[in-house]
Amino acid sequence: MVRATIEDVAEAAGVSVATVDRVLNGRAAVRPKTAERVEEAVRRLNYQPDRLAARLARAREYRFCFVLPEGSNAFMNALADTVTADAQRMAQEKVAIDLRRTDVFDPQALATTLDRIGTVYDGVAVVALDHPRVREAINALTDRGVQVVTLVSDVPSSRRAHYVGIDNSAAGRTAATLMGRYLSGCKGKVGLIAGSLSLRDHVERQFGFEQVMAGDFPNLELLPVREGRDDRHKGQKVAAQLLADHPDMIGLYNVGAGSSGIAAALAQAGRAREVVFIAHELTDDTRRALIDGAIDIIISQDAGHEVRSAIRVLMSKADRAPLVDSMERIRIDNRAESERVQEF
Amino acid sequence: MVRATIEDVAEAAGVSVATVDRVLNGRAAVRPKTAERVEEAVRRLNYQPDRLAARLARAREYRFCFVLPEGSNAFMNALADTVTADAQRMAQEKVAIDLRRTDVFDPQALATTLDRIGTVYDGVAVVALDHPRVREAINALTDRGVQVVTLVSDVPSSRRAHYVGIDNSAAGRTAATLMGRYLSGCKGKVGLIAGSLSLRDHVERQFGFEQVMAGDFPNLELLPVREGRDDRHKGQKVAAQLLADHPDMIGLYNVGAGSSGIAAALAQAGRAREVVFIAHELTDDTRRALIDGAIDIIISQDAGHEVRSAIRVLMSKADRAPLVDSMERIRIDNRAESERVQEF
DNA sequence: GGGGCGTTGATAGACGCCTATCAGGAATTG
DNA sequence: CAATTCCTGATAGGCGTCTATCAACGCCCC
Repeated sequence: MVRATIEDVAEAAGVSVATVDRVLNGRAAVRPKTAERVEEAVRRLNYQPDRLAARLARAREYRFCFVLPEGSNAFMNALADTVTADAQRMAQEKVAIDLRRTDVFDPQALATTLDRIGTVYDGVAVVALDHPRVREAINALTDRGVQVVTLVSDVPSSRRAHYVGIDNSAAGRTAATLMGRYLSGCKGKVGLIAGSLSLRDHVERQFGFEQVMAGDFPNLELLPVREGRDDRHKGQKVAAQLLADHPDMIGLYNVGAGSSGIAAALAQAGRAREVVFIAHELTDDTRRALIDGAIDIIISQDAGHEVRSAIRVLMSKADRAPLVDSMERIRIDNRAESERVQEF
Repeated sequence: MVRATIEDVAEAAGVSVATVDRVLNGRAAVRPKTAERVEEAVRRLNYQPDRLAARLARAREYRFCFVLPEGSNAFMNALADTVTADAQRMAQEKVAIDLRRTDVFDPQALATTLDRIGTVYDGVAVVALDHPRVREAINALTDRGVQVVTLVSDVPSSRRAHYVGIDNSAAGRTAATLMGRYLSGCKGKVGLIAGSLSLRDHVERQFGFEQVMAGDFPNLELLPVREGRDDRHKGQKVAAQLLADHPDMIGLYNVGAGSSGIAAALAQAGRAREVVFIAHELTDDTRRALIDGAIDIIISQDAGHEVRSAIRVLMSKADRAPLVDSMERIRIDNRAESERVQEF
């Protein structure tokens, strides 16, 4: 069985191809009765426009923009690198991708960046802050017909078209389970460091972590969260303070970035081996700390998969084509310390 | 900068498009000197044929075949389901995918199936046994110009074009690390069950597991492997025997399938909570066992990702196009017991 | 110098869809 | 009923490539 073409549909509906095209692409007014006939034929023949031919015919380029946090966050830099690489690859398929970087912790700056993006783009992927001003900017873009995809960290209350990233509360729960099992039989305190509490991914991880810790591991006392601002130096300070305050701390979960600073603090205090440290995102720094034994487990997400998924989603949305959900689910990628041999 | 077309190349080389086409697609004899001029122009303009247009023009269908183990192995059934689903999706892009199932543990049967496939297919993806007869069949296919991709379990000594699947020794090492950490401070025996020792993935997992266990966890004594044939009933028997033989067994790693039978044996012996059980592949059965607490960790791979990766690889190979390695790396997907909430 | 071969050019048609234009018929308005 | 406006059909041309065919040219050989 060969697939139906637009001409088959026209014939089946008893209209011309021009009319079918008008109905399908909303190009001009068509009498409701005629439109209905066309749609019926489309359904009956299970017609789906050939996306390859469509993209060939539409001379137009897709224009997408990725908005990522600036700064030294290694994972974000990896994301940015992937965006650049994929931009090059996709350029050959008529997809132009720009990359902008902005201050993460400043909702105003992020919102302004989004506001300024205007309507030159067909779609925007953004690592967003969950803040009213940002939400509003996302909604404004959506209203202007720009597809918005949240990346890594979601803004669920906005009208973004899709979220591309891992299930962060699941990640938090995993962290807690592993922490609990690594420390089974021990009694002591577990520290928690987050980058910022207006980053949704951090909040969700924290939530999942606390949920399981409280429910399953009463032997471990969870300390209140401290903010590390996703920064290596700040993280080191916060961790050092935490270690000084709690000589009986035996576990530490860093929900955000800046883990290498924390690892340094652990080493400096001579407690790297003693404290089970679970961190996020596999980067050169964290990998080194994993091999050295300062980090025990890294819970990671694949930047490449995420960027490509975001691009696929944006393209589907721009084409108004349905997307295959199972294809766009981003998996959590855990690393324990044995995996030092695995290249990445 | 717009990308170069075949006409640009023709002009640059001072020849006609027909000649460029002849050079590019080896359609007819071209004088070496002319061919060189064309190739030079191609290089200079960085010309790459538009794959969309090419596929549109080439009326031909790609024909691929997936050869999977038959039987009740839930993961293999999930793979088969994904193949069927993706076959439907890809049919709309001129890719026809057939699915054949054959006895896994019989290298002769598998080899015969491969032999019979003939040249109707452009590519074959196979969950293969690492056996001389199978290797030979893979090489024969390759020699006939059929691209062969090994799926899930590799045959490294063959001339297959690519392997799609996780790094199984890394998976084994992860299993060992988690086992060791879950049992830190304990002394006792750890059992090991494999499906078959001619399945490369099982062997590699076992290897990685033993490597780390021996090196890092001298407190745990590793028992010799037993074969479970990837079958629930056989697995249950083997596990029951193992439990009976070793009352001091505190850990169990099942390298292959049939984990639900093993979980049942653990439950029946009343030692489900006591023995740390690490299994592979997230399926309905193993998920239930994870929730019940019989299984402590599931190390998994995403069947959907693997099938789609295999299809992409086969298409690239058929087009003689380069493939993006990082895109085709399959990640290990671990699940600890806390993740019961996460849908999959 | 006619026949054959090897090489190249020119060009038409297809793949399936999009875009645009023009003309004619239908429906609506005053 | 005439003048609009609204719908619809027909069709041409294009997107970049592939496939196929035919003609033309140079060259070599007998």
